Amino acid sequence: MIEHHSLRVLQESPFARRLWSFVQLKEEDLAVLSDLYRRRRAFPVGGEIIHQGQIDPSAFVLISGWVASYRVLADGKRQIMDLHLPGDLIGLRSALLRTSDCTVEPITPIKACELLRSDTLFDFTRTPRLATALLLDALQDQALINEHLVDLGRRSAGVRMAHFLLELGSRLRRVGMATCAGYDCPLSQYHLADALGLTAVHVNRVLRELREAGLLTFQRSRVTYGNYDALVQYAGFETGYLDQERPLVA
Amino acid sequence: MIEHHSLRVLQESPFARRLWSFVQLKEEDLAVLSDLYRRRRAFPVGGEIIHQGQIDPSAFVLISGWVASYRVLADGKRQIMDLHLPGDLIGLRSALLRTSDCTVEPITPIKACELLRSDTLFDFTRTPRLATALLLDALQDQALINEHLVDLGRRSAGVRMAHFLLELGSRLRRVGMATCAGYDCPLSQYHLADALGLTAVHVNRVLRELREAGLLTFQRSRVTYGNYDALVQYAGFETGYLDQERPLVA
DNA sequence: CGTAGCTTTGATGTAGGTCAAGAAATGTGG
DNA sequence: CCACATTTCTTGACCTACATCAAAGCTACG
Repeated sequence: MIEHHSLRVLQESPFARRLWSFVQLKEEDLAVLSDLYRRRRAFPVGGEIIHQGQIDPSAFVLISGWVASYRVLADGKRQIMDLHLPGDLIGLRSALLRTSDCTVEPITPIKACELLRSDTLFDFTRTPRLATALLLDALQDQALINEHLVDLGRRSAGVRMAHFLLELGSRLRRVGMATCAGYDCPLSQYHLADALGLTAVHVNRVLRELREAGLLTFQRSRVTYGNYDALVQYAGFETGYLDQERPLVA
Repeated sequence: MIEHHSLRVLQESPFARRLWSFVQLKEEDLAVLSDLYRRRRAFPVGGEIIHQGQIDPSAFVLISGWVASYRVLADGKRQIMDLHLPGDLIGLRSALLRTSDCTVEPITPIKACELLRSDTLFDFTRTPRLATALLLDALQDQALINEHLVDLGRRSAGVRMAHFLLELGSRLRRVGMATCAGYDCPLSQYHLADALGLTAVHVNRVLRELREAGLLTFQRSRVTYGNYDALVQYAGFETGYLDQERPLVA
């Protein structure tokens, strides 16, 4: 009975699958994960899930839709730190460190399950395997942010854009939301600008250049690769940091 | 006996103290930490501790000296992801994910203790409190990198520099290497440039401007605050993300 | 079917990059 | 303690990638 239960979580939850890929979870761990899914919530576009500065925010596992977490500066400028896709764990840092350094907001209508501090998941001494898996998940998140850092620090606008869209494509493919031809992308050019440290105007020009170079088209909320190999080459894109083949800990 | 042992670790190791601040560690945890310090190594400037792309690198706890971890791009450009100061855990991601996405290199001669995969510290099911502490440490690291991301994406060169040097000062003060007057800083202007996504030439100009504005002096490997309050104001510097007051998990 | 948010484009401005060259520091061997 | 080499710093002249400002055409949705 319990075993059947567990299998279903792995089938239905990309989040559980990801943790599983890090650590060989046991029945009881899967049961804990499975429990989480009973507290689902829906959020519309325009609201906020977590607010910058909020004390003791919840964490969430994103079930469907796209989410952005961003920081707003004193002068009104905005920097998108990260985009979250289905299966992603959102706000673990804010939840455990008990205050949020950024705002988290749906880009599309979303469904997510809320993780409360009282959840067994966070009772780490009782769920050491889950704690380990969360650690590894957080570390892989770091790899993503690191890549973003390199984007902002040392890549030109064109390369930055190409790299960013390729990375998004890879992440989406992992959860079955993209094919090798392209993917649907609800981001506005303002979103891209705020993620890439550019201006919306410049984003537009860069996208045109990529299109005219036959590398990639972003129109009508759809990203279509022109010449994938050339694009990868142009962007200097390496997938290594996205795939985790051989987790270390047992 | 063991208790005496444990207390010594807390006294002598800023790393142990940090983990302790996250999670109420027990005797056995401290013993594990204490054990680590038996395998110390020294590294000179000019070598590499971990190499970009390396498989199965070790992690390290930095005992003394400064370390930079950076990424080198195909065109030779360099982006420093993070600086590591005494007490910092280095390369946890690389070690657990089993491949390094960046090079780690001493800026000054350093001493560090190497953490091997076989160390009890990494046997997370046996040391759940340490696993939790490591998770929290990793999450706080994320906060730092996030701040760096905002620097690169949305702050002007001047503000970026001010913010970065203030942050360094705070981190150094935590381990007793800075006062409210300033601190010794072995970074060259090339280092600053590669950390901040700028050119060494421009770094020089920015430093001059900060000096002429009476905000801060960086000369002869020494950072001296001019007007600390004005500097904090100019940089929009908030210390929140650095201090962890009330850890969540028991 | 109007209005608010996106996208596109042009003209112009500027922060920061590039190139170059001399001055300080710093280190090294004698 | 000094000559010499090497790295680092500093400054000037000039350039370019991206920002800013402005305005017109889309899209979509109430």
